[in-house]
Amino acid sequence: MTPTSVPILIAGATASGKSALALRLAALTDGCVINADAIQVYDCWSVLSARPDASETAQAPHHLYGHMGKYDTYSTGHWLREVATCLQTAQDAKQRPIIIGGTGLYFTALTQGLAEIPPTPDSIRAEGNRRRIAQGKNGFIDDLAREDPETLAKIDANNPARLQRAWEVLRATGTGLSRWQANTPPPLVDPAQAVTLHLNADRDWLAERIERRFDLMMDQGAMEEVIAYSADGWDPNLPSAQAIGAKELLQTHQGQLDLDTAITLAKDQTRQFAKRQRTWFRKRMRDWTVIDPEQMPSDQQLHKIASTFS
RNA sequence: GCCCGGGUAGCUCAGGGGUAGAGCAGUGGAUUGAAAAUCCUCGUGUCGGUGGUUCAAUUCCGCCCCCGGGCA
Repeated sequence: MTPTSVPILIAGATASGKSALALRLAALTDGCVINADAIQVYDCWSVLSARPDASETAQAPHHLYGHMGKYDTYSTGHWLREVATCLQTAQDAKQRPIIIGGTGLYFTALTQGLAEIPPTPDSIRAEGNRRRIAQGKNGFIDDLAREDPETLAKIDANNPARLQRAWEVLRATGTGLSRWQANTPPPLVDPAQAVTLHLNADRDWLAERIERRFDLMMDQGAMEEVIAYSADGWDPNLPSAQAIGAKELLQTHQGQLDLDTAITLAKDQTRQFAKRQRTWFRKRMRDWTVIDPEQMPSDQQLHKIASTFS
């Protein structure tokens, strides 16, 4: 493996300063930036997802940003397949791949592998949604207890999302989720053969940044973005509709919620999201090199970090 | 000045003679294809102050302070 092909992975909570770090590393290593954030893939969310803007994307090649439409359903598997292509593209162009984002599941899939399960057809997803709404958890539990107790025993029976996923896999493939997962292929990126960085921000420092950043988003037209997004309707089930703040700002636009409350709710949710991210990274990325965003490394230090394996 | 209603966890409030409990916030955690999703755990705080009644007061009574609302 040549040094330029050793990927750099940067995991960090929202608003921790990842993008700036990625750009510096890209400049230092002649790299390209690959997105590992589930919401930044959507073209409709430029402001609200804090996606790199034109001046930033001009500084280095960027991949997997804003390339999905409002109605597209994206997934971890989808992302992983796209990353494989990006890594190849980077290698061909002799660019250092810098994979950066806040979606813990994506990084885990990348570095620990993901079972190769066929995508869930839309019809089955729709049936799953209907079943969840009509019968709640029990609709799934009953079927799984009968047809796939092995998986049921392994998942959180309190969690409708987990139950629905297991149910859908069984319906779509005829094989239980746990069977598929037992057959997980090796990861696309071996973390021992990559530079793995964890941008770990202090809680209060980050909370303040989240606060300021959401105010900035409002100045930059977050409300207009939400209005444009919902012009042809609002479907809360769409993955693109999960962007934090979208629902609240839409309610304000519709006169159902005052603006201050909407902004406060969005900030609260962002902070809660950051907490979940912190938990994921803290627990699952123990071996990664921790960087404190309040004490960003110098270019010299970054250069050194980029040229070592973690 | 008088009358009424309040002052209990960071916030909103419930309760009630044997030192108290919910929601939200916060915390810790789970999470192999919707993951910015979804789910689980964790509740001691001068019960506004002060005097009294009582074996025992945050709970009852008096006075005082503060916040609403009303009448002057």
